[in-house]
Amino acid sequence: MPSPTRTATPGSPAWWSAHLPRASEKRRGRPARSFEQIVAAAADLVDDVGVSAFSMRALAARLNTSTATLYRHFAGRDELMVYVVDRLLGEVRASSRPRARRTWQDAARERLVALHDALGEHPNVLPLLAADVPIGPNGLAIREDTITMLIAFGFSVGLAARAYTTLAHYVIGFAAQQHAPGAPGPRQAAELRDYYRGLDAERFPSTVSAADALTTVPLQTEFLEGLQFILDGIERAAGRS
Amino acid sequence: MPSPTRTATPGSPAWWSAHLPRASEKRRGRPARSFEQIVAAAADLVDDVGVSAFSMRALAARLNTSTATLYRHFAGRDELMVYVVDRLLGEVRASSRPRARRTWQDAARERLVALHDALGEHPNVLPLLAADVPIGPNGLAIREDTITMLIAFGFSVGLAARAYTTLAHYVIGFAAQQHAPGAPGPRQAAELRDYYRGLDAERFPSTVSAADALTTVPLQTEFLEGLQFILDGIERAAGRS
DNA sequence: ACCTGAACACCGTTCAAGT
DNA sequence: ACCTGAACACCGTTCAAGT
Repeated sequence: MPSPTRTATPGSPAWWSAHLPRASEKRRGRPARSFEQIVAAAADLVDDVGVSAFSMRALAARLNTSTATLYRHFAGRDELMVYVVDRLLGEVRASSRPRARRTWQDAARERLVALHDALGEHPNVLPLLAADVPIGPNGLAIREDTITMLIAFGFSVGLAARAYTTLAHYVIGFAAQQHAPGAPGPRQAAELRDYYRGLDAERFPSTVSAADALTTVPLQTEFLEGLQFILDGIERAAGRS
Repeated sequence: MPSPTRTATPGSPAWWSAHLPRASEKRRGRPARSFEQIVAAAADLVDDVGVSAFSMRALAARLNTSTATLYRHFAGRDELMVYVVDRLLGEVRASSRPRARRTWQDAARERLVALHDALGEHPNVLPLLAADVPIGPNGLAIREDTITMLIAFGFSVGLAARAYTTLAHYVIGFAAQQHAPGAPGPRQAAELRDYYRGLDAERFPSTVSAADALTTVPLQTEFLEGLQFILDGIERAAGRS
């Protein structure tokens, strides 16, 4: 009962095909509550201690149960992590209600900045998100909504799809890299700046002189600039077709 | 002797500050050979079995030694992985000798495509690369060379730094996401296409109709398109300043 | 001086045994 | 029917003991 298909790896298209009904439909009685409770507790635990320190034993302890009980609801740790990722994407959707915008760039920027911000709330989950194309129910919904928006602004289906893929790669890749070490606070930026400054000026002249520019641009600003580069590029591609 | 600073986390600026001499200078006698041999064997093992299946025990077995011997050369698994990443970046540098180009876009595109291609040769190392700004000797050299090139083409130091950061984020983030699941072959793309096609057309109309566009664009093409978006955006920013 | 077997304190996962 | 203690086969890391 825990898992209809034992063979498919959790998070893959084949796996989600078998699990979509389970995740989207309300499950009756106590099992459904357990399911959500466990995923919620797992998400909290990942937020608190990170992916590598997360353990089934620690999760069981938090829930005052045994690890064997967890395996009655989930095929294993990997499957549980897939649900943790989709839960995060569900939070992303809930936290941002995009309004109508005049231009596609404004509409796209609003959504992608909201996505980036929401991802930053759960830095410890980001490595999981970057490791696979998220195609759970909430990942699907975000993709669907954004592509629909682009088509409504006159994009061809093909360009809308390619634009979305590029933008999603950028946002997730950027967030995963920026929030990875732990705290992305200014302390780390200053540390990195001093490191660049202290390098051998003979071997690394450009890096030494660019030490400030490489480190003191606020993350949000850098993210917005890169995003604007991509939006402008897409605009150009849309104009040509 | 293994590690001058026990406190700094491997790969951080503080850690590299203490280890740069060690990594860049030729170390005398057998220890140097052991050091390189261990890193090379570790890189091979990660290539073969992936980051999560990599273990100090398996590495020791491959080298016909014991785990305790590994700890005489490295502070631990994390430190070893940092060297594996920098070794990959060393391979990237060795495999591409950029030639003189007429435009900055051509020069930048050549370098970043070469980086992307080289990263694709070691998909199992990519999760490690995405998790931290790579500031080891080879990461530094790649950053230095590219920023120097941009400055030579007339970029301000500031714009060169921001352009490099954005481009590096894009290439690494894209590669990490594309090569993550395992084999990125067309089989997986077809599986994902069928998954999108088979979704409920009422709830996901755009995704269903974009199923082909979302999955059948070759990875290399998609990468190049996104890269071009960013290059065009940077070009515009350069023109304005 | 250099190396290692064996230990310590953990993992993910499973299952016989309980209620 | 549901749950769990205890086990199995692993980890990363350390250290007393060997050569």
